[in-house]
Amino acid sequence: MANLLHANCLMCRMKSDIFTTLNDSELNRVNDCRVSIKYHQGEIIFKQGSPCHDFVCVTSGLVKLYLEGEGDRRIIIGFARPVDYIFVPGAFSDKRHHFTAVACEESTACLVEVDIIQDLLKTNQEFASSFMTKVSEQAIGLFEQLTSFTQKHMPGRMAEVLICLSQKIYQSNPFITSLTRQDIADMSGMTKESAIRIMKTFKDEGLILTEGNSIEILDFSRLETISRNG
Amino acid sequence: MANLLHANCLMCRMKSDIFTTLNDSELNRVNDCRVSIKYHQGEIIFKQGSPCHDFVCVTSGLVKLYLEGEGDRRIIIGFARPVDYIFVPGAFSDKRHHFTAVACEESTACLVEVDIIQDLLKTNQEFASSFMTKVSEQAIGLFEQLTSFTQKHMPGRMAEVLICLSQKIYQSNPFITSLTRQDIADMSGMTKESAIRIMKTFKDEGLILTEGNSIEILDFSRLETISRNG
DNA sequence: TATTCGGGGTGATCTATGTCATTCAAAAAC
DNA sequence: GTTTTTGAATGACATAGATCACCCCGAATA
Repeated sequence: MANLLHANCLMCRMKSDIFTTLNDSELNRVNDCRVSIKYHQGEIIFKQGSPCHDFVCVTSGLVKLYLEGEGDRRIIIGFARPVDYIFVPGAFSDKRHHFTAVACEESTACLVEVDIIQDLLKTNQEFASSFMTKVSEQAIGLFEQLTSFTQKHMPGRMAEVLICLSQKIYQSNPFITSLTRQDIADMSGMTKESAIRIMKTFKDEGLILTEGNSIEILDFSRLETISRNG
Repeated sequence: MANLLHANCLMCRMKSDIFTTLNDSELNRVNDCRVSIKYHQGEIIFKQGSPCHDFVCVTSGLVKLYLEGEGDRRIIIGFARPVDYIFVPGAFSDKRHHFTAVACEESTACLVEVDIIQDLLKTNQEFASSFMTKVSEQAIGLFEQLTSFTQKHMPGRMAEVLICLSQKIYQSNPFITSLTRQDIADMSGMTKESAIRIMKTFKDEGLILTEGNSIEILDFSRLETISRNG
């Protein structure tokens, strides 16, 4: 299943932003231990609790990142799209993954040994600096998710998720999604049944239009109001 | 109100772990722009949304860090105790504070310009590395809080908070706390009334003993079971 | 001394949301 | 071409937990 995407990192036009801070010799070091892997829909890239050996950079498709709680309940904390690398906090503390990454659709990713990346962080300040920014933004995102989940009601959370899908993840409206209703529920901290119900009320009120995997936002500003007022 | 604690950073036996990675000249640079401030109970050290100019290191007392949502609701995401520095993710992205820091009791803190710290991160790899570890651990803590808040019921969350207070924050049992019931509620994602109610049931069941600001855990293992089973 | 005020504590409601059970359609498997 | 599986959709019901309204008490304040 392993499948080379590009001859090497130097030529790669798919490389993540932070790699632009690396010089040729540094890129070659990365390239030497890089493998490109193709994942089918639903396949696990790494699993919460397992040791983290590799740094993952998504080059095609869509990958969901989620926390696994007791009894099958999941919380989606984010997605990785081309070209995002996945920041794994465990790499800097207990060498374990603290969330699971799964391909939502046919996806490819480059894997690089974490040791190499950590070496580069030590020698290349610019690289380290853009890394810190990424990490910080992830933390800020978690703050917002925590506030939203504990303080907003279901319609507010759902409105937020729909806006996020259209603006950030798919960057189009309408958008065709490979996410299930369960995934949307996991993004908004509710059960699948509740997610479907809220989406139906939104549909009945003319806020959105859904047809299978296609979702269109009809009244953006009203949806934003709902998202703000919880 | 400003009040010098120590002549300078070199002599300071109160300095945070990460500063042990700095040499004398680096410590002097930190010292040159360092101010030590004394805060009274309830005083704000920095406020969510405000620009972040300073790196804060708590040298005495207890500081709570919380997210402010709509309508007065708060979520305590952590505490800073001697000698902790407060990681401010905004320093690496939008230069804004994303949570508020308030002294729970009489506290002192050293403030250092963020620019100095960011310079040091660029020049001292060891310093940067221990910084990354700290950031990562904060992210992992947020994952746990998010899972707990969305998946556990009130008794589970309260049990968790009580154990955390005794083991991590005060490291004693019984412990005398300067936190109000509202603070405990903000830590466990519930209203003050609910927090009081749950604590009463714990008291009635012989799990804990409370008297004013003193809390004692009587049955640790049963509390842990409750915390694990939600 | 009288009074205000902040925090702790309690009970009576109300409701947002989870749970469970069931149907339906489409896709996949045999 | 049946049969099985999977996800979407919907209704009935139960309940965890918020909200509101109130009391009590000690400390600060007038």
